[in-house]
Amino acid sequence: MKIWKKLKFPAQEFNLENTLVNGQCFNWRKIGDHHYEGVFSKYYVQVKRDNDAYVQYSTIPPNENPEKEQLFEDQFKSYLNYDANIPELYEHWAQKDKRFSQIAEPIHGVRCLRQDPWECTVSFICSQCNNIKRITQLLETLRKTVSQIVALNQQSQFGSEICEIDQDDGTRRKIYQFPTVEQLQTATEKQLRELMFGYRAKYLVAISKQIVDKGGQNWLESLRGQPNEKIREELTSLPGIGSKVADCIALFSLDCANSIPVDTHVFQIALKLGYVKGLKKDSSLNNKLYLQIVQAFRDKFGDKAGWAHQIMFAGDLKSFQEKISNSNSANTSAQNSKKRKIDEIKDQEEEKEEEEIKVQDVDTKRETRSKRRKLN
DNA sequence: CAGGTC
DNA sequence: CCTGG
Repeated sequence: MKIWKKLKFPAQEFNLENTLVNGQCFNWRKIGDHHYEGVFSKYYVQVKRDNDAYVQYSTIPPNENPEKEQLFEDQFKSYLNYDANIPELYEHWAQKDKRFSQIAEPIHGVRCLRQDPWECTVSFICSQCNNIKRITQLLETLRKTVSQIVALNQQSQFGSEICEIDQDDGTRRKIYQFPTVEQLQTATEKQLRELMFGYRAKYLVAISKQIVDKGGQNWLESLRGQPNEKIREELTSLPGIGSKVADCIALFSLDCANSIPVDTHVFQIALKLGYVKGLKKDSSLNNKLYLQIVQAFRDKFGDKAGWAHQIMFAGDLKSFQEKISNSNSANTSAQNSKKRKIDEIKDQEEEKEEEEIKVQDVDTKRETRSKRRKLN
């Protein structure tokens, strides 16, 4: 029998879908309408919303006394950056950039999470050339297997198993905590490769060792509050972490609300919105350009530019997914699904001429290369 | 060729 | 470079 706890949280402040599965974390899965499950800290958690004013959550194991319950609630609130006033920030950003409001309007309540830095690090190393579904699957397998390895090494039956839950098909599924730095270190590259981590396996093994040597979890957490540049330097010195992954870790787990992870996707958004100009046709995302885009977002949105950026990212992702699920006919879906929210905004607007030319230029190249929808 | 790194 | 769509 589940015990549901209420947490005051207006829908405009926190949208489950837009926050939990928008690509900033990979530990939540949708299990129903407005209903998600995930592994958080030492708990298996379900969160749902059936009311505009609050969300409800339930944990396994349950918290057996009010003190523990309060502790969990505080921890969960911290994870959700509970004190941040998201609607107010939306309004602020909308004023900074008129296109922001158009892009963000359909996706209210996106919150940037304050994740565990270690889990975040592993997650984004796995994210390289990968998609949300597979990353989520990979991390689930990681929790399970490392737990089993740990159990074997300790000659114990359990490892870091949390519980076992019933599934729809009648079978039971075990849930495991995310491995600690020390625990992951006990896995070999070979073992991880067998789990289909591919070339990311060697990064994980190497980075576990290096972080343990630096002081493990405590060292990672000690980065919080340090200057953005310092954090970036420390992280990129580790194997498997470049600019993009470092900025993800900084933004999603180390309190750097103005870090901007620029992946190829954000790169495209920046081109569309004219944040970078004067590029050659075949410009790739090199380091200089990366920094240029980061600066453009910061100039535009200010000290929490990273949060604003994540909303744009989520919005684009969402329309992308909707386009796919809405298209029944296979022959048109491949073309239409690629036409994202940002494109629509562009279509509606009268762009400045100089901007139009550049954007169009990039478009032409891209469309031709990947055989997309016809140009208007 | 992909939500990147060496 | 791993693996998958």
